Amino acid sequence: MSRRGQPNVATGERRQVILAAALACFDEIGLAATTMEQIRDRARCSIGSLYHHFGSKEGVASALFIDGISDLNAGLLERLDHCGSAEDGVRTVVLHYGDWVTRQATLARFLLHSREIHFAPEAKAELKAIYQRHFGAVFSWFGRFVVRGEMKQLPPETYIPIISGPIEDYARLWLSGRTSTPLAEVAEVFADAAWNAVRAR
Amino acid sequence: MSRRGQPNVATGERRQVILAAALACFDEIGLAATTMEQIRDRARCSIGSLYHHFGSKEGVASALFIDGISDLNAGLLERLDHCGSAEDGVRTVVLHYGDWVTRQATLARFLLHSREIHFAPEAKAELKAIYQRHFGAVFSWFGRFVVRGEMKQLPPETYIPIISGPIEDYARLWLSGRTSTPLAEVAEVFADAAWNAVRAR
DNA sequence: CATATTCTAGAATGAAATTCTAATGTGATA
DNA sequence: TATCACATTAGAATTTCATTCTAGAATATG
Repeated sequence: MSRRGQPNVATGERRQVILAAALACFDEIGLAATTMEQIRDRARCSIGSLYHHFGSKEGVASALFIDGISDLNAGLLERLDHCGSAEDGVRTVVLHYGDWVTRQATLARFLLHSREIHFAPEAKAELKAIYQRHFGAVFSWFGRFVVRGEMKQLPPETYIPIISGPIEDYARLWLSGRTSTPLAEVAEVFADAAWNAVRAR
Repeated sequence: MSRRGQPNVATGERRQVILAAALACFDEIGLAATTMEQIRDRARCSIGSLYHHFGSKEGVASALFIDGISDLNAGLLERLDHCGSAEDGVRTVVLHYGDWVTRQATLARFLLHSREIHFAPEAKAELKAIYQRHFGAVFSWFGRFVVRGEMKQLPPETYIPIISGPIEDYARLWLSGRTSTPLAEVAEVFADAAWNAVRAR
C-alpha cells in the first residue's frame, strides 16, 4: 500500500498558527465581522492555505470550537477521578469550569459566544460524539450517588443546567466585561448553590 | 413650532412587518445566513425601505432583540407585583421565564442564540438602560427579603445566574431541539432548585 | 531520482451588504 | 387648496468579502 503524500510534519504547526490568529481576530472583531483576509494577515499565510486546511470560515471556527470543548472536557474528567463524594464531585464540576474559563478566558469567550456557528454535518456529528462520550462518563460517575440517595433524583436532562448553568451564565457576564467581580472570586458561591440545589436533604 | 415631517402613521406597521419577516428568516435560515433580499421578499418591500428603517442587517437584529427583551422583562415585573413572599418571587422569576419561552418560542430562540449581534453603540446604550431599569426594579423587589433574612446574602451579581441560569440553559437546549422533554414539564424542577439555592436555611 | 500528494499562493468569481440617487407619499401650515 | 419639509420607497450601482480556481513549490515514499 502507498503512504505517499502523508501530511507534512509542519502542517500541524501551520494549523495551530492559523487557529491562534483566528481566535485573536474573533475575539477582537467578532466572528461575523472578521474577514478571511484579516486571519490571513495575522497568520502570515495565503488565502489558499486557509482554505486548504479548513475549507471555510466556519470550518476554522468549528475546529477552534471542537479543540476548546475537548480541552475543557478532558480537564474535568481528570479532576473528577480524584473526587470521593457527591458533594466533592458537584463542587469540582463547578470549580473546574471556573478555573478553566479564568485560565483560558479568550478561548472561553469564543466558546460561549458561538451559538451562531453553522457547523457542517461532519463537525456536528463529531461534536455530538464528543458530548455523548463526555456526558456519558460524567453521568456514570455521578449515577451511584443518586442511587445511594445522596443526591436528589431529578429528570436526567436537568442536572447539567442546574449544576453548571449558573456559573456558565456568570462566566458570560464576566467575559463580556459587564461585571467587575472576577469569576474566580465567586466560583465558590456557585459551587455552594449547585450543591444546595441537588443534595438530598 | 413646526411639527412637519413626523413619522407616517403606517410606519410602525411597516416596521413590524419587516421585523416579523426577519424573525421568520432568522429562525429558519439562521442570522448569518439570511440575506437582506430574503427579508425583503418576505416583507414585500424594497431594499431601500429596509435600510431606511433599520440601517443594516444588524440593525434589524438589534431591534428584534430589544423588542423581545422588553416584552420578556415587562411580563416579569407585572407578575412579580402579585407575589407576596421571597419563595413566591423566586419561583415566579423562573416560571415566568419558562412560560414566556414556551409561548414565544421563536422569539426566544432568536434571543438566546444571538450573543453574536454586534450592537451599534446606540443600541448598546439602549440595552444597557433597559437592563439597568429592569434589574433595578427586580433587585428592589427582592431586597427586603434579603434584609429580613429570608434569603441568603450573596454577592449581588450572583443572584441572577443562580436563579435564572439553569432554566435559561435548559431553554437553550430545548429550543434547539436537543432534548425531548418540554420546558414546561421541567420548569417546576428549576423553580425548586432556584429556591433551594437561595433560601436562608 | 520519479512521482503522487500535500501545501501554498494569489488572481478570478460571485454573492450579498451597503450606498446612492431619484421619485413618491404625507402631514402641517398658510 | 397649494406648497413645503421631511419621511418613505424604490432599485440600480458600488463595494466588500467568502469562496473557487489554476498553477506552481514542497515533501514523503518507493
